[in-house]
Amino acid sequence: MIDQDEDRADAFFHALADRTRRDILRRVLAGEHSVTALAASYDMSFAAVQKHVAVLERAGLLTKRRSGREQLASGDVDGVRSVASMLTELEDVWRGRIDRIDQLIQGD
Amino acid sequence: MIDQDEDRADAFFHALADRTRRDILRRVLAGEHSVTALAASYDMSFAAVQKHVAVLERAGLLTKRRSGREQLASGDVDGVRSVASMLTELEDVWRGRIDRIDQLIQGD
DNA sequence: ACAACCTACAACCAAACGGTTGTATGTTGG
DNA sequence: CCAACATACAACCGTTTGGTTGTAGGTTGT
Repeated sequence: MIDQDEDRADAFFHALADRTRRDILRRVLAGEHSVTALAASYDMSFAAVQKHVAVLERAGLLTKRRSGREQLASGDVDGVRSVASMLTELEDVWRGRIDRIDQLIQGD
Repeated sequence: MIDQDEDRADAFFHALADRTRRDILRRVLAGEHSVTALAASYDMSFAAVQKHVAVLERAGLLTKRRSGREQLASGDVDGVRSVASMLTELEDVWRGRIDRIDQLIQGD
């Protein structure tokens, strides 16, 4: 199933397409935070923030670990890197186009 | 207005969060294509593809130029790069965390 | 001139999204 | 033990998204 990758890309970019989720990701990349601690930072219900955390987790951009009654969220830098590499691949496609144009100019 | 940047990021990631749009972006990064030519590649109506192209254009990932009755779409690699640099900034946040942990281990 | 073509956009619809409140479950400290 | 806390999740609701069809305007070739 090749479009497994496309599913992953959908989840990645969708997760990043919301400013609250990007902000949460910044915080948990900087250090561990409980869901409650994160929720305190935003002007929305706990449940809303918890859902955002769940979206980031399903996308593979964040992991959680239990510590007593708290769930500590931590950013997954490998996830971020793999999104970045998708964009690099897009840039490579573009580079291929430039190479082709160069060949054309040089009359092949 | 600082959240102008956040608006841009919303548009970028949203535009990339759809596999048809990512595929269109790949094609137009590789070379110019008319909207009709793009539409022929997908199992959906012309109007649907035209809307996808419009989303990419609004996000600044694609530009169009008129050529006779055709509208030729071309990928904007600078747009792609600026998305990539947002992710690099996220990675920098993570690096800051690691630096802090290192300081902790070294006892100051 | 005009028929064929390329594009844009409005109106509509089902599904997904981002938020809410309410309920249930597990964990801790006194 | 039990009250307070931390989390998860279901049900609901208005808005946005991704698709459709239909209509209209600009461009081309004959």
